[in-house]
Amino acid sequence: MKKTQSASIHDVARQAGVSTGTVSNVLSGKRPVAPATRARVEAAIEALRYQPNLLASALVSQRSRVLSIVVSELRDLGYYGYLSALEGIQHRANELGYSLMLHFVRSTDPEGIRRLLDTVNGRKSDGILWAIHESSGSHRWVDQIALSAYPPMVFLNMHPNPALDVVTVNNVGGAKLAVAHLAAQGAKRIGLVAGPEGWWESEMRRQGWQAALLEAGLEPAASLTAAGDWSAESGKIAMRQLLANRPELDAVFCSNDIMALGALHTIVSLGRTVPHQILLAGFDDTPEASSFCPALTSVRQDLTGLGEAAVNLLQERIYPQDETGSQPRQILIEPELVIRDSSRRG
Amino acid sequence: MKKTQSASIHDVARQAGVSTGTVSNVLSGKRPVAPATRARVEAAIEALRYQPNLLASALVSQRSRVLSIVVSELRDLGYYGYLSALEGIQHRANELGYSLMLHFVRSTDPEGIRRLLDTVNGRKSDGILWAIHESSGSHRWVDQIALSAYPPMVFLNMHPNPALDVVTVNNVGGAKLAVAHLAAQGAKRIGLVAGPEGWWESEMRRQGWQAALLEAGLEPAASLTAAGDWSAESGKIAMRQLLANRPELDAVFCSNDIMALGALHTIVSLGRTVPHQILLAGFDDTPEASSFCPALTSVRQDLTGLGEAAVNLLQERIYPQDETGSQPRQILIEPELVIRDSSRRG
DNA sequence: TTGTATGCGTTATCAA
DNA sequence: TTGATAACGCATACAA
Repeated sequence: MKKTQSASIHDVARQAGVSTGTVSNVLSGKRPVAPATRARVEAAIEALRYQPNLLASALVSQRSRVLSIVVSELRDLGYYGYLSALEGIQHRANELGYSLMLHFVRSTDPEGIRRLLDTVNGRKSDGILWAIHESSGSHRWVDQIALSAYPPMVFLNMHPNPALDVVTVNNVGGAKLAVAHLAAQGAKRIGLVAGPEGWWESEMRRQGWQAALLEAGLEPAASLTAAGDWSAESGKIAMRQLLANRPELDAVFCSNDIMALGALHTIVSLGRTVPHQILLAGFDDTPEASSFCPALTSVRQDLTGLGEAAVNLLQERIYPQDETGSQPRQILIEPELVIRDSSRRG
Repeated sequence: MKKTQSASIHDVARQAGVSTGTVSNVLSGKRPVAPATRARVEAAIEALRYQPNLLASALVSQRSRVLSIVVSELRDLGYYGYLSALEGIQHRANELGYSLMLHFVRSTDPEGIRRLLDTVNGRKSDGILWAIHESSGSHRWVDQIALSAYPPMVFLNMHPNPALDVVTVNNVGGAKLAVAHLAAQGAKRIGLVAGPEGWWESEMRRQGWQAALLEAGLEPAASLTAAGDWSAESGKIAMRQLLANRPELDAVFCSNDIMALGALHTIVSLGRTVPHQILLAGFDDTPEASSFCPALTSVRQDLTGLGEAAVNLLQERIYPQDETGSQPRQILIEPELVIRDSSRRG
């Protein structure tokens, strides 16, 4: 008594008058099949609209052809360009014949992580892409959980860790690029609208700001900085605070474009102008940056490339080619500066 | 000879000195188990860190506890608030114990769709959430493909179709709300920056604009409209065109916030001011809208709620409660207007 | 309350 | 080149 709707490999075999093994061979191409029988089998497949059950296939072959992407809140995707990374992941995964599962982390304590990893494991993903921003303690579990019990894992945009496979943007370098440019335009008091405290990306971009100031012979005073939470609203507030502390500010680097939008709002509403009185630069180079008033100078990161690189690395872990290549790898993506009106002295 | 790393139900059974059936009963709770044996089994599960293989479970139970989300390009997610819908989907799906798969459509011709549906089907998803914007021909396949051959399907944000399960925002109503508000502020020449031609959402918002104009006794002339492609850059261009055609414009409704940002850019760069000379309103109420200069009046849609409603409906299709409820349902989400400075006459 | 046996739809091993 | 047959890990009807 059959319960399933769709045709199984048995149905095809019966219809074609061959064994299931032969049908399997026709589909996989792993073993030779006589042209005549192949034709019969293909006709049967067509006639029955047969679609292999990938679950059963995965069960026996121990390969699900599924990759799991682990993210935290979805808002992250929208805000920080994880979406572009996802685009790269999707593209490359599709080329390699993988489907994608999406998993959401609620708590980053080891117990929560373990629960998540267990469900991912239960689904038998072939590999895991860890696409969660690193903030205080969020990645501490990697030292406490035996990763070997789970499928291969590649981490996106976290602090390079020699024990892990990591694909990351050079955030320090990117921020330095932007701030050095502001200094080169003649700015002497360059403020920083930082991201939230504890976030790795915030910290790196702050370091880039600091390094660029020092190299330009300027002092990275704490009063030149204010932190937001990546949102436009927080950018408004941070900028207000900055201008209250240091009214003589002549340039500001914002740790992302969205906060730069808020900062712009505050600057204008306080009667100042960009770029004539204050130069402005952001980070991310979102598609909208060129439509800000004025168009925003920003740091572009090739996140699509980052996503693709992550999948490539994962693929190498799933199907190791070579004993020598088995060392964890840290891949660094170099960002570039896109200069627009917001940082060009009239 | 075992190949798998992780413990199977057999290992647990052996360790606890019971049969696999009993272990299964402990986990599912479908049949009574003596407290003593239950304790032994649970100890064994704990000791072996046993995690059920959901693939095998799905294979035999014909239920994978997986929902598939079908989207087109990822950019869509970022632009049109699909991300918020995804948030709702994710939340509700998680509550119901589903994992999520993400599938990407490349071509919307029937053959491409069929290929996609076949892989979704091969993965044995329990249900499908069709989250692709409706544009010219993109949904034509629903009449040509037998949906009954696939798992239950719920469509997000498409034209209500009495034969399908659809969850949709009232786009006409939302646009009407915004434009009626502009008219109530005294605007007499209200322009429209429309979305790309052929898109259902563009068309609905245009209809809302038109209806509101007529109700206000104004004429919805074609020269009052220009179309963009949802991007900020296209908003800039459309606005330029609009002001060239009709320099006397005193208000503009943009079909999304991103284009409104571009429109704002053009208006300001041409030396006009918002709201004093031109009133402006958008659609989507993105988080950034309140940080535009000036803050943007916009139409808010409860997309999270939309996502949750979609999952609820899907769940009902997967586990039908009642014969009577089996008619296709069209759920309409009502948007609301958020009034900010861009539409308030000083 | 528990154990045994069968099947879910594949792939893979071994003979033929 | 092909056909039986045995897993894969689990759920369930049936027997005990």
